Amino acid sequence: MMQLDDQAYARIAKYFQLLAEPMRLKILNGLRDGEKNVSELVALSGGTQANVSKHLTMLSAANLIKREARGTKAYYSILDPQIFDLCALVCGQLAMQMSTAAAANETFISAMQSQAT
Amino acid sequence: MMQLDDQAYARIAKYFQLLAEPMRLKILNGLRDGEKNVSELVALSGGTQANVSKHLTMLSAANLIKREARGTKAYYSILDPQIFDLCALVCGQLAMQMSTAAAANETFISAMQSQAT
DNA sequence: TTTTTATATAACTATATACTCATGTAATAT
DNA sequence: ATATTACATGAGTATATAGTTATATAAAAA
Repeated sequence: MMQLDDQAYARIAKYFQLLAEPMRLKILNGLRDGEKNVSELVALSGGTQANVSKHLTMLSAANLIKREARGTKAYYSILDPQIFDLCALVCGQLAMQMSTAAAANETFISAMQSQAT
Repeated sequence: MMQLDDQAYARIAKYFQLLAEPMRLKILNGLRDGEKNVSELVALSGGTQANVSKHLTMLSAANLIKREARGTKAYYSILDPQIFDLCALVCGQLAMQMSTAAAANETFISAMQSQAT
């Protein structure tokens, strides 16, 4: 088992924390196919301008995305596409959990039906 | 770009949230090489019994780990080893960021030195 | 049965953080 | 110069959550 010091755990936790927010995941997913400016992300996410802007500032400060100002607009883009690998892993895991649950549910339903008169 | 509904984002965020806590990461890492009981995890993590127990209950409720009571002890073990893939990805990413920062720092230092009289 | 050991949990506190509203700032347009 | 557009940010609020302390529960030992 790898030994990590407390600071390492704190860093890793902070990173996961960034991904532990629905609006931020939505924004990151919105940037999947290329850069977008704030207005576009606001429209896409359904959030308020202030809130989206804050999340973008957070993600940018953590170097998950980068900011490029052009004119009055600010374009954001993904810096580390591996984020999507993380999300894919989680999605896969959740899908498996759900299908397991679904299977269990079907078993349950079958059992109930076989008991029905 | 894959379209996800709000519930999907919420689920994924919840999953990441579980990994967004240093003590829980420590506990999970402690379980990497096999099951451990609560006392062992308390000793290993340096946390209090109550706190470790709470985190274990959380992780267990989310099906990241499973609980098996034997005698007066409760043994916990990893249900989904893919968690470690997630952590490895994040560790890799952070390591890269740090080495980039280190490189930038060295560049900075060199620049400073070359300016020094 | 009583005590001890191992774990879980309830009540509480402190802190972090997501959100809103209002305002600041900076580039462009008129 | 002034107005407009696009974005960032400060203040304030509400909620979530990590942690502590004290207590409950349940199995094993005495």
